[in-house]
Amino acid sequence: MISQHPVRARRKPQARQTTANGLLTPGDALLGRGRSMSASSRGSRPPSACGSQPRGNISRARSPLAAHPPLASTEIAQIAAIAPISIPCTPSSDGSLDEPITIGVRRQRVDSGVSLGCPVTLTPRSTKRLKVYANQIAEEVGVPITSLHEFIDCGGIYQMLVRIVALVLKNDGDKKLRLLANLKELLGSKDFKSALQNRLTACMLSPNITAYVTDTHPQILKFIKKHQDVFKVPALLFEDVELTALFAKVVSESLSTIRGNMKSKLTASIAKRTSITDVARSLAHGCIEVDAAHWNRLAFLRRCLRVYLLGTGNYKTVPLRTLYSPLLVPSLPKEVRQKIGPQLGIDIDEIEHNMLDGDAEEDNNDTDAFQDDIAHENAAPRNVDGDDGHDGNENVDADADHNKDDADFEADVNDAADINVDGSVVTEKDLYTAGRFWNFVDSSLAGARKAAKEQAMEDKGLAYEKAYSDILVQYLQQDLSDFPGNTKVPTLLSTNRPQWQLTIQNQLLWSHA
DNA sequence: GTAGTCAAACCAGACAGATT
DNA sequence: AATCTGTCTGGTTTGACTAC
Repeated sequence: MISQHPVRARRKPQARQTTANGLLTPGDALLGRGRSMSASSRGSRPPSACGSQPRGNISRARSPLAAHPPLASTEIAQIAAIAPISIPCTPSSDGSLDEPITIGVRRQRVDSGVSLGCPVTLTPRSTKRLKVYANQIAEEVGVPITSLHEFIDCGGIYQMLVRIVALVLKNDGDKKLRLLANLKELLGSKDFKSALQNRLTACMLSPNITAYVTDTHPQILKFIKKHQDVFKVPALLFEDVELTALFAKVVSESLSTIRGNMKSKLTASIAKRTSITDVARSLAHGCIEVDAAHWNRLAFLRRCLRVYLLGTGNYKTVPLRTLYSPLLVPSLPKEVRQKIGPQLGIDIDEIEHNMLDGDAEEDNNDTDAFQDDIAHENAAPRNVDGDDGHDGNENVDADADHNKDDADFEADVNDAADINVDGSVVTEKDLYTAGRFWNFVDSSLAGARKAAKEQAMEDKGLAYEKAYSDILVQYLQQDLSDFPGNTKVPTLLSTNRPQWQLTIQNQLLWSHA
C-alpha cells in the first residue's frame, strides 16, 4: 500500500483536526481515510460505496481494527447524544512518522451502530434513534415529520449531504424565480411606471440631452443601468434577459408618451402664445426644478416645432399666421419660404434682404400685416451677455452671421439638401415628414452644435460651449420676444435641485454619431 | 369648511405609418 | 409579419375657483 500511495503515506496523522467532541472538521470529513479512501481516490469506487458493503465483507476483514484503541464508552455516549450521525475522528497513533500508513486507520464495523461511530452509513438502530429525535425537532420547529423521516431514510451521511445541497440549490432556484416574478410584477405596476416616468421626464427635459429619438432609447437604458439609484431600479433587473427586454419596452413606451406630451404642450403653447417659462413649468409639473437652461432648450424646441409645422404645412392646431414670425426667417429653408410666402402675402426673401441690409425703417413703414412682428424682430435682443437687447443693429448682425453660416455649410452637403440657420441638413423629403418631428429636432440640434463648432473655430478664443450657449440664448430671447406671455419672466430663485436631477443633467449626454 | 363647476392634466388604448 | 413610434381620442383625475 505504501509503495502504491507514496504521497498519502507522507501525511502526518496528527495534522488531522477534530472538534471538541471528536467530530471531524468538514474539510477533513472529505479527506481520504485509510484503505477505502485510497480505493476511491483511484476511482474504483465512490466513497459512499463503502457504507453499502455487506456485513462481514472482505474489506472489513482486512481493516486493521486492532491498531487503535476504541473510544471510551462515556465518550461514545456523549457523541451519540449530541450528534447521532456524527463522523467520529480516526484515532491517530502516537504521531510517529515511521508508522505504516495503514496503522491508525480503523475501519468501522458496519453493524456497530452509532455507538461505534460508523462514518457514513446509518444502521437501523441509529435510523430509529434519529427518527425519534426528528419527531421532537419537527414539533419544535414546525416542519413536516415525514420530510425529516425521508431525509433520514437517505441511509448515509454522504447521501444526506447530497440531498441537502440539492435542496439548497432548489431553494436558491425557487428564490430566484420568486424574485424574478416579483420584479416582473413590479415592472407592470403603476407605481413603478409612474416613478420611472417621472425620472424619464427629467431626462427628456434635461437641457443637455444629446438627442430626443436618435440613439436616445439605448443611451437612456445604459444611463439607467449605470445610475440605478437615480431611477430606483433593482440591480437584479439587468441580470435577466427577459426582464431587461421588458424593462426596455416600458422605458420605450414611457419615452414615447413623454415626447407626445412635450409636443402637444409645445403646440398648445404656440397657439395660446404662452411664455416659455409657463411652458417649462407645465412640462416639469413638479417633476424637476426648472432654470434658465431649461428655458433655452425649450425655446429651441418650440422654434423647431414652429419651423417644422410650417415645413409640413400642418396648420390644423396652430394657424399659419400664429406660427410665422420674421424671427424664424433665418431658420426657414427655401422651399418653405416659397410655400408660405404667397400664403401670407409676403416676400420672405425680401424681408430677409432688408434685414441683411439693415434697412429696418423700410420694414417699419411696410403696410403688411407683419410689420409689428418685424418691429419685434428688430427689437429682439441678440447680445447674450445680458444687456437690454434693444440694439437693432446687433440683431441684424446676428442674422447676417447665421446666413454666413448657411453659406459655409452649403458647400459641405449634397445638392438635394437645404441647410437651415443652425447648419443642419434640411432635406424636405427626409425631415418635413409628418410624424417625424423629433427626428427634425435631433437634426436641428446636431446642426446647432455644428454651427457652434464652426463659430468657435472662426472666432479664436471663443469656447465651443460659449458659442453653443450663445445660439440657444439667442433663440430664447427671440422666443420671449414672440411670446412674452402675460407675466414677467420670473426671477430665478436659487433652487435646491435634487442630486438625482443634477446627475441626469450633467451626465446624460453622449457623443452623436 | 363643504359642495359644485369647470378647465387642465393625465392616462390608457386604439390606430396608422415606418422600420426591421 | 412583428415591432416600434408617434398621434389621437375619450374617460378619469386633479386643482382652482366660487357660492353657500
